[in-house]
Amino acid sequence: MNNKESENTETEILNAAKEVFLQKGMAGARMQEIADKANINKALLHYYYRSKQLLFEAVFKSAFKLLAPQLNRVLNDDTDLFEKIRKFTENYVAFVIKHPYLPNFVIQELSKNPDFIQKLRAEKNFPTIDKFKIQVNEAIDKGIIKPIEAEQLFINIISLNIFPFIGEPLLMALVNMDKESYKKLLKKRKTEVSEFIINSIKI
Amino acid sequence: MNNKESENTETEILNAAKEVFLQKGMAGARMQEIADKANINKALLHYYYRSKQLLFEAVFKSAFKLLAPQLNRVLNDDTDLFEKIRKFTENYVAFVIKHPYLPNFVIQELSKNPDFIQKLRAEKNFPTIDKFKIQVNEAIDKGIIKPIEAEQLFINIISLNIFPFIGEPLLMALVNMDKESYKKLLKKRKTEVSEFIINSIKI
DNA sequence: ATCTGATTTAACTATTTGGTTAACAAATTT
DNA sequence: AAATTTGTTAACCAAATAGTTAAATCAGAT
Repeated sequence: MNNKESENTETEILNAAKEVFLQKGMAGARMQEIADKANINKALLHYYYRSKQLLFEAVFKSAFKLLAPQLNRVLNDDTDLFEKIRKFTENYVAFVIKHPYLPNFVIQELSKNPDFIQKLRAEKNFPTIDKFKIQVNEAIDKGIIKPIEAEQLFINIISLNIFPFIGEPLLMALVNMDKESYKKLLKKRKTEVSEFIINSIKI
Repeated sequence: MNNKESENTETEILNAAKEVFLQKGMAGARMQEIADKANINKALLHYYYRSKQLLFEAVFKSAFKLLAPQLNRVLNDDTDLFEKIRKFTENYVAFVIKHPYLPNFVIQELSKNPDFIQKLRAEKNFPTIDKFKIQVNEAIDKGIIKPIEAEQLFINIISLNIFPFIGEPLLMALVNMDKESYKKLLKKRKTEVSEFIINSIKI
């Protein structure tokens, strides 16, 4: 058996599955569509991944593996707090342009199946807030930033960065912009968001 | 035919449909489950609402009608900018506690079917940003707040308020909190978020 | 060359699911 | 009260869909 080819089929399936699951979610995805996209027979899906559920879990874990380093960039990185916020914000836009459906997919499926987070927690590199917490408290002690709970600050950073993408269709309509203008607005946020945050916390 | 009873059945169906659609989305919802929850025969669903699609649209519009006033509270209200941000933030938490799945549902279904927003736009009371824009620009001219695009500020306000609920399962795991602590954290945000925003923009 | 195990396919199955039908019941009109 | 309209149900149908089976093919080992 050609190992390269079989590996190819397996990743071919995973890629096709990613495409379909990320766009349509677990409930909306169809095994036939995944098979078609991978140019294989539907039975092969079940040969490599026993069931829709297992294929979904493989996709989900793989998606989270891409997202985790992004989150770690703000949580577990040693650079200066302000610089970190700037870099994270700048990078996040580029990341979402590359994987437009990914954050929405992860959040959506988690909110339909909250227990699933436990399976992710077990994986290594699951982001934790401990380091960030220390850094924020140090900055407060040094008088660099105003007092704020690290958790609240973290949630603010994440919210300001992720939501404009997840809420795109709604926000686009509310601010009354077409796709192109909205994309421009998002790009501006690369710098605007970090300044907004830093303005708020710096002394 | 008893008009009260038939009205009851119709709203009974709509309520059951809301429950199911909001939790499981269009793709995940089952007509049978809705019928069971409404204590009626599945055929009655089709008697009142011809198809799943039409029932879904009724639910979606009804959901948006609840959300729109919340958004209008920050967009089309005459009170002072800072006061408005404070009131909106405070009210929004209460609103989401009452309708936990609603914002997520609206955003999720819109991102799976972006064209749907057009149907909402036609409805009266669809929120628009015009008034808010004028107010922000006036505040900038008067030297009350730093220069910022009204659209960016609006997106920031909405993001900081909505995302912590939508991303709850993920955020809860990242900040390493149990449900109870996270709920407390969310309640604190009633005041924290508005201060965070105002801190950032005030001169 | 042939055997062996992995890969792939076509055809099939069982179940789920949205939707329909036809008959019955209850209310309203005449 | 007879006729008509509206509301409700049980039984059914057809399409969609996840999953299975059994046979065929392919690559490497013997």
